[in-house]
Amino acid sequence: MTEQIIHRASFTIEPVQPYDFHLTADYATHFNGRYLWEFYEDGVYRCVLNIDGNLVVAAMRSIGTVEAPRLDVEIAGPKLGESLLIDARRKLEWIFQTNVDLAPFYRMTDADPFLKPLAETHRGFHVPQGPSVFEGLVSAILGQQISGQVARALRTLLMESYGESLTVDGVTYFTFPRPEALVAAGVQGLREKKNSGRKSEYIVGIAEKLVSDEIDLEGLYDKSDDEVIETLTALRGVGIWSAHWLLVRTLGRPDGFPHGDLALQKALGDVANGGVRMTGEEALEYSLRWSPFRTYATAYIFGAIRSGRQSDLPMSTNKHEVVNP
DNA sequence: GGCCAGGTTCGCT
DNA sequence: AGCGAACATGGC
Repeated sequence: MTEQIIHRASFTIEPVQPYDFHLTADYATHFNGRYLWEFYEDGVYRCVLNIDGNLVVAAMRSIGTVEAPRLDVEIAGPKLGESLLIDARRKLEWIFQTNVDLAPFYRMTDADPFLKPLAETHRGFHVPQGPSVFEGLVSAILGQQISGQVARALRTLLMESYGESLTVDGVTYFTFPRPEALVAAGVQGLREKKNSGRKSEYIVGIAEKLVSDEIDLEGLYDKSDDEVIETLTALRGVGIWSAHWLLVRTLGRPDGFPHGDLALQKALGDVANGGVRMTGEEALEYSLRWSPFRTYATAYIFGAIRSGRQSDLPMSTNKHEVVNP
């Protein structure tokens, strides 16, 4: 591979306060699950962005506080222009949800004895988003039924095999494959990358519909939650769990709640049901008290579990080991 | 080695 | 409508 000349530029993002960059970046990368495209190290979050086919690497760090947040961003890539920088900024603001005002959520948690301590210890934590609907959808399909570790291995293989790459400062980043690349790979190609025949069909099928403009996934950003769910679940391979997953981690919706999610059922069981896993219906009924902020409520709970702060959860018995949150 | 893991579809009653 | 099987892989 030939070395490219890398240009650099920088700018500042001023999030709506309160904003906790560390908690948010940590949540995005907690399982290092997308290390080929992003990672968080020594307080610096780095990722590759595909801006209309131009690859750039962004490095972000906090230069402010939770109450007066400022983020320093450095962009590096072979081709930098003003409009590219504007798009990169917009993308990062979306991924990090820096324009989201959590005040309405905190008004709700103030009146909720269960969430109040969590909201205080995680003040400023936002729910990070994935870079594109296609990435989110394929990742959701990859994650169906199998453990997070296996899903990650499969996604890594997919990105290494069919993504585009950019090397900056000795680190090679891979983007998520474009639909065209997965169509070219075909069902057989994806099977060779350790995916089941069924999932390979789902993924290639969706990629084909995108390439032929039969569906417009990016248009989902402007649709209502219900329309999103209806549109997505009409696709073969996409059920209600995957659709909710996209609402939560790609479309930035405040009230997504994948009640069929096994880990979520376990987490709610641990913190609110004496350690006994809730059924999907139980979880859904229980979640209604948090509407219309169920995305945030569950992310705060997962965040507390992941960062080993179950003690923030008033109803936790601490007797039960939290299973792989 | 067997069972399970942050589901979905398909083919049966 | 509702139920069960099949699905591919990695970790324990």
